[in-house]
Order: sequence, then structure tokens, then C-alpha cells
Amino acid sequence: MLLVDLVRERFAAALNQMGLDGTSLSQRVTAVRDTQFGDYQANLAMSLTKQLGIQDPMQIAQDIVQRVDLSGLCEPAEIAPRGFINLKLKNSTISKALNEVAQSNRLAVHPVAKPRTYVVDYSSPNVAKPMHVGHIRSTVIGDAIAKILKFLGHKVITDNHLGDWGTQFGMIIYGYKHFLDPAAFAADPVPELSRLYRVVHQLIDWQSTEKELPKTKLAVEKAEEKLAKVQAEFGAVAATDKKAKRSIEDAQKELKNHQEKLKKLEDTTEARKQQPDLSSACDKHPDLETRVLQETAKLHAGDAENKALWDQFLPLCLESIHHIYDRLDIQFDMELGESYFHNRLGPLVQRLLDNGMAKISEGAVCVFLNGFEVPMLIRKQDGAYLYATTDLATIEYRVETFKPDAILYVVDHRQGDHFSKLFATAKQIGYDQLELNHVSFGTVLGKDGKPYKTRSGSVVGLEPLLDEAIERAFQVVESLPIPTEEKREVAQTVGLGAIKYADLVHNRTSDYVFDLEKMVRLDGHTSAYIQYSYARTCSILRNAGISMSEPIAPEVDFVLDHSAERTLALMLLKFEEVLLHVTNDYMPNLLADYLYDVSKSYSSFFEQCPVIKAETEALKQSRLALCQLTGRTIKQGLELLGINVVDRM
RNA sequence: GGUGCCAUAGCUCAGUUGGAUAGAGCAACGGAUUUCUAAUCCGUUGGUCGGGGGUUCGAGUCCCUCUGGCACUACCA
Repeated sequence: MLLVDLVRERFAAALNQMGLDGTSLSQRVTAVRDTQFGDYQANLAMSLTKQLGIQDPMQIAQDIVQRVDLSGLCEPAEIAPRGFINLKLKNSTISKALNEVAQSNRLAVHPVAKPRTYVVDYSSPNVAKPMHVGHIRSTVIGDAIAKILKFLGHKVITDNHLGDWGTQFGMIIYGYKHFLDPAAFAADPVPELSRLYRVVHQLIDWQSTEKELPKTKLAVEKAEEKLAKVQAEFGAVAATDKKAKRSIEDAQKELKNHQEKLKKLEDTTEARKQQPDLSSACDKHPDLETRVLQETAKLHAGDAENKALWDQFLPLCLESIHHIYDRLDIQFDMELGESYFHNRLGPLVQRLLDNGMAKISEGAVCVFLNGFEVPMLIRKQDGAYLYATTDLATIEYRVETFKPDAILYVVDHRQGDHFSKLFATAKQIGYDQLELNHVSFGTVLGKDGKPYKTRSGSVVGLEPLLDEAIERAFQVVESLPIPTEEKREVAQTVGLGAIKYADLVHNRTSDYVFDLEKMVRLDGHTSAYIQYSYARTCSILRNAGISMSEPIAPEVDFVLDHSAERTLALMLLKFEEVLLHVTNDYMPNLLADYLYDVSKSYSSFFEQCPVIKAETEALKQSRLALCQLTGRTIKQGLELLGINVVDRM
């Protein structure tokens, strides 16, 4: 049981005596914000003045404190101005709780009383496209959430819902048929497939630029005219009339937007001139986007040639992305891509038509939703199925197969609209008991505050980033007096941890600026600092001849006289609460923050409290046990974030 | 046009169901080293929490409004 709940129980009993709802009110006993006030605070009195008809919150606080029995748990409660009740745990309470943690092989984190079944859908890249920095977030956040849920005793199925059936395959199939470099393909097929993807993508981009250019020029002209008109009409009164001023500003803004777009298109046109070969290919393959869609449609329709190419390409692509997952040390329970659900789409749509859930509108099959202006399209006019169709079929499959209580989609926030419609559709067609949750996250930005791209505008590949992080870590480790082989291992662990931690420590809903230099800096708020703290716990235990895994005694009498000892001890006891808190709203950054706090508390303890040279044997035992518990907590916590530790670094 | 998200220290970011004097890291400055790992610790400087209004005993947090930014906006995924 959580320490805070022990305290709450005592308050609940006292509040019940007063004729109040103790169970719910006692939730207002929480850890203090500011440790100068103690360990816990009860913010009850000031909110009960009306209910109790007593004006003075201090008097209510008095009443509560007189009734609450904290014996054997806390020091006598103190009442502070404005009715705060401040609590301090008895050191014996902390010592007892620490012993429970020490004797437990899971740090006294209890399996949840009501385990749920979760399907966690994360990473889910399009396999034919090269993986880039944007894929880190889904992968790392999803992995951490799944591990934490599992550790808490939930049943968790992780699924990498690969994009292996979409337009991108039409693109590489088309590229393969027209732009293949056979020698390159024979030598190493995956880079050649990536190149084909990029070529086709480039040509399509150029063609849409061609189309957009005249339109945009026209739009700029129109915006200029509009601005002139508005200025003529309102210019004279703009200084005094807010509305007039606003009209002019809007017109200016509109013009600026169109001008910027035009500039971009012109730049693209200019860049195209630098590549005459590709440019002429562009002319030879007009309306490429349609051609690509046709190749995709043929694949979906079972065309023998395209299916054979797909069968040839897919294993190659999978091998390539698995190589990255191996490096990231990420495993999935399943990898059922979109292609897996292909055969379910037709029957699903037919069933929804038959039972009246879906209707045909303008030749497309739609599910009309309450609260949404536009319906969910599940089959196009041309008979092709959509992303949404696959998603519904996937829900259907998951419910049939796993009977989950919840499905989590760890996908970036730009797909929020899609998911709210998807979930509404699912609910409407009968999945109303299922928690469908879009665990969304923000965009990875470059230092310019725009989505992270290279200078030339292409996305940044994932592997070079991993290489660089590991290389930088290696440079730091270089001087350590350990074998080269071990240095490599340390660099690997530290470099990878740096990238994962930097991603996890940010609130997932925020955009964040990707700054490799900062995250591998190895000081400040980084994983290296936490890993270093772990290595220091190992070092002390090593010097004392004690193992990390075995409890050092059946029972330790923890000495908590030094404030650094006490702070560290309380920090260690918060582990379970933090994990539960993480799963409340699927926020792994709370665990990342916690581990940093543990490390800071440990560093402070390390500076001030000699362990092996402690004044007495009893003190030494107590401090050794604190080191061991710190090490175990950090190791377990980082593991739940998908980050490893090393014994020395 | 509509919908959603965001705005906190010079920079990058935290901030729990609304709680006491708003935090961390980096940067800047000043200290600590006969070391159980200095990849460390201790201290100083730094804020009208975008503006205004409201609810509340109490608002960075909830509501309204304005400003600024981003995203999404049915036959792509």
C-alpha cells in the first residue's frame, strides 16, 4: 500500500466521524509541494468552511487534527496559517517501508488489483520509406508505456501496425519499373528502393509545383487587389476604427501567405533546374501521381506482377527496419501491418452497409456521425478502401482476438481529427465499452522551431543520429581505464539512452526541439547523469563487497538523521506512486523526471554521507542499503523507459 | 471560414484532482577536490506565468475575451 494512502486512511476515519465523506475528502492529503512544510499536507480545512458553517479554517483544522489518529505513522500534525495541516512521517515508518522495498524483487510495487488488457499500437512506420527522427517519439513513448503497464500487472499486447500496403508501395513499384538501377539493386536492394521512393516523390512534388504555380500567382494578384481595395475603403479610418484596421491586417496577412507559398514554389522550380536528368524524367512521366495510384490499385486488386514485386520488396524493407529496432532494443509482440487486414475490408464494409450503419453517398460508402460535419469515408467512389477502413478492421480483429479493455494509439497529434472520427465510428458501430485512446505527441522540431529537417529540406535519417550519439559518448568514455570492448558497450548504452531519454523527459503533448548536442552532453538533465548515479551506487557496493540484487540483511534499521538520507529515502518510496501516476494519463515523462530526482537526491547524499567510512557499523549498513535501493530503483526505472545501465562509466 | 493545441527565466523545458514564497537544466558568476567515480556537489543572479476580465478562501492550472503561433479541415496515409 502506498504511504500516502496509509495517511489518507487515518484522515478518512476522522472525517467520517465528523459526518463528512472521508474517502473522497482524504484524497486531499498529498505530498507537500515545498519540503519545508514536512512530508504531506492536508488541504481540507479551508474548503470546508461553508459545508460546516464554520468561518475560521483554523478551527476546522484543529477539529480534524484532534480527531485524526496518526500514532505509529506520523509525528504530531501541525497547523499552519490559512488552515493547512502539515504532516511529517516518523522515521520508523520510513524505515519499515524501505525494508519492504528491500525484501521485494519488484521494489514493493504491487500488481494492480484490477488488471486490464491493453493493446498498444506504436511505432507503425511506413516500411518503404526510410525511417527518420520523427519515428523515435512513437517508438520510444509507446515502448515505455507498454513496459510500465506490464510491470504494474496489466496484460499488454504491443503491435507495430506497419504501413505496408499503401501508396508508398505504388511509388516504389512504379520507380522499380521505370527508374531502377539494376546494379545498385543487386548490390544492396534497400538503399536502392529508398532512392526510388525519393525519386518518385520528388517528381510528384515537381508536378504539383507546376500545377500550383499559376494558381498561386493568380492568388497573389487577387490578394494584392483585395489589399488595395480594402486600403482604399478603410485606409482613412484605420487609425481609429479597430474593425477597419483588422480588415487591412487580414488582407496583408493573406497576401503574405500567398507570396510565401509562391516563393517556395519558385524555389522548388529553381532547384529542379539543377537536376536536368530528373527534370526530363519528370516531363516523360506526366501525371505521375495518378500512375502511382494505379500501381497501388493494381496491387490491391491482386495484379500478379505487382504482388510479386511487393512479395519481393516487403521482406527486404522489414529486414531494414528490424535492424533499426535491434539497435534501439525494441521488440513487439506482433507486427500486423495494414496488408494483414486487407481481406477483412470488403466484408466489413458490406456488413456495415447491410446493417444500415453505413450509407452510400456520392458513390462512396460513408458512416455518418453525430457531432461531426463530415462523415467517415470507408470506401472511395472508385471502390478502393481507406486508412480508416483498415483501422476499423484492425479494431475488429483486436477485439475478436484479445478482448482488450483498451487500445492505445501512440501517434502524433496531427492525426487527432482522424482518431476522434475513428473512435466515434467505432463506438457507433458497437464498440462502446472499449477505451480507445489516442496517446498523441507533439512534433520534433529543429532549432529553427520548424519540423526537424536537414538544411536541404529532407528529413533526417534515424541511423546517422544513433551513430553520432554513440560516437560522442565514446569520445567521453575514451579516457576511462577500462577495456576498449567495455568502452564500446558503455558508449552504446549512454548514447542510445541519451536519445531515448531526451524524448521521454518532455511532456509528450508538447512539441520539442531536437538538439543532439544537448542530449549527449552528459551533464545536466540527461540520462547519462542518471546512469552515472547508478554506476556510483555500483561502485560503492563493489568496494563493500555487496551484490546489487541480494538484500544486505533480513532487516535493516535505517538511520535517517541526516536530511540527505531522509530525502533520498522518501524519494525511493515514491516509485510505485509515480508508476501509477504515469499510467493515469500515459505520461512517461513523470517517470523520467522522477529518476532524475532520485539521482539528484543520491548525488547530494553521496557528497554528504560517507558510506563505507560511516562512523558506526549500523550507519554503514543503513547507507549501504540506501545505495543498493537507489541502484535498484534507477535500474528498474530506466529499464521501464527502455534504457539500460552499466556498472561503471 | 470551422475545429483543436500552444504561449512559464536569456535559451530548452517541467509544473500532479486549483493550495502556502512558481521550479529544473543550460548559459553567467562565486565556492568545494589528501574523493566510497568531479560525467559531482553547494551557493548567487535571473519571472507583470502573452494582455484583460471572471469563478474561488486560494488560479500558471478552471471559464470568457483579446493578441500571437502551430496543426487539422471527407474520397492520402
